[in-house]
Amino acid sequence: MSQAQISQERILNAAAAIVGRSGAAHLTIDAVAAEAGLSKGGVLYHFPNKRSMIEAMVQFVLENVAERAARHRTRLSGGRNAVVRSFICAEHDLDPRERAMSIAILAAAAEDPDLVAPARARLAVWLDEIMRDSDGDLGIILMLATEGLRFLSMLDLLPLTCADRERIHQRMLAMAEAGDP
Amino acid sequence: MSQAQISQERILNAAAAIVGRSGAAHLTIDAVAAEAGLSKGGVLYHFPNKRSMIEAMVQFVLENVAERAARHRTRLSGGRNAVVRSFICAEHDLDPRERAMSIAILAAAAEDPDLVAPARARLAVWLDEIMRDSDGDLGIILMLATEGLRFLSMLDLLPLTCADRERIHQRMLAMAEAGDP
DNA sequence: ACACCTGGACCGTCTGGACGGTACAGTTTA
DNA sequence: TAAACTGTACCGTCCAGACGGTCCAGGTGT
Repeated sequence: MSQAQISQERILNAAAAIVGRSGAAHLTIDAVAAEAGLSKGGVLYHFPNKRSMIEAMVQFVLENVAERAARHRTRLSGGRNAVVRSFICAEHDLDPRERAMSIAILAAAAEDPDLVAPARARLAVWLDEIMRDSDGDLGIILMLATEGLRFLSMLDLLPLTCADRERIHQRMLAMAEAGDP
Repeated sequence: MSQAQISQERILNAAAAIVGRSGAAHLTIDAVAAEAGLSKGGVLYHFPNKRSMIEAMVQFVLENVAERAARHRTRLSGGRNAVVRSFICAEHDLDPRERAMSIAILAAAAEDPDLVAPARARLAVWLDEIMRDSDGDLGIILMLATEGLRFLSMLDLLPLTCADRERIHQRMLAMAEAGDP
C-alpha cells in the first residue's frame, strides 16, 4: 500500500469522523484537513476537489458492501434466494464509518444526483441478479426494505431498539429463505 | 383562506417547482422569490428563514400523506393489515410536488437531522399502529420497503419501469393482505 | 366626509461570512 | 531526487439574513 493510498484512506476516515461527530453540514475541506492532521493543501493534493473526495467515499462504501456480500454469498450459496440474503447481510453490518460516509453521500447526492452514478450502476446489477435469482418480486421487496431501513436509520428516523432491528433482520432473512408460496 | 396563506402556498409551490426542475442545489431564497413572483424580502416576510420554509414543506408533505392514508384506511378497514396497506397506498401516490418537496427535505435533513423531527414523531406513531395492527413484523418490513422505494426513487437510483413499480406495489399490497402464515 | 393612523404585505439593497479552490515557495521523507 | 506534503495568503462566488422604506386597505375619531 503506497503512502498516497494510506493518506487517502486517512482523509476519508477523517471525513467520516467529522460527519459522525458533527453532521454532514460540517464536512468542509478545512475540517477534514484538521481532522486528518494535514493542511488544506495536503488534502487537495490527493483529491483535487471536494466532489472527488465524496466520489471516493461512494467507491469505498460500494466496494466494502460488495466485498462483504460476496463473502456472505459463498456461505449462503445453494440456499433459496441467496443473492438477496447476501445483500441483506452485507447492508446489515455497515460499520459506523460506512454509515457516516453514507450520510455524507446522501447529503451530496440530494443536491447533485449525478454524484451517485456508480451506485446507480451497481444497484442495477444487484437488481438484475436478484430478479434472476429470486421468486417473483419478493427479492426486490426485501431489497427495498433493506434500503429503507438504511435510509431511515441514517436520518435517525426510526424509533427501533437494537433488538427490534435484529428481529426484523432475521425476519427478512427468513422470508427470503421461505420464498414464495 | 387568508392572503398570507395563499402566498405561503405559492411560495411552497415555487420551491417545489425549482427543485423539480433544477434540483435541490438551486433552492435558494432568491430563486424561490423569482419563481413565486415576489421579492426576496417578500419571501422572508412569510418565512423568517430558509429553515422555516423547509419545515413548512415537511408539515405539508406529512399532512398530505396522512390525509390520503386516512382516506385509504376507511376504504380498506376490516381487511387484513389495513394500516400498512393504507400507508403503502398513501406513499404510492405522491404527486410530483410532494416528491420535489421530499427531495428538498432530504437534502436539508441530511445536513441537519433535527429538521425532520416532526417526521420522526409521525413515523413513531405509524410504527406503533402498524405493529399493533399487523401480523408479526411483516407490516414493518413492508413499510420499510415502501420507504426504500421512495428514497431510491427520489435519488433516481432505481432502474425500474412504471410497470415494474406498479407490479411491485400490487405485490406488496397482496403480501399484506395475505398476512403471515 | 375627511383627515389621520395602523398594520399587514411586500420591495430593493446591502453586508457579512462561509467555503471552495488557487498559487506557490519551501520542507520533509522514502 | 521525486513524491508527498506544509503554510500562508489570497480570490471569487454564493447566499442567508437584516433593514429601511413603500404601498394600500381598512378602521377611527371628529
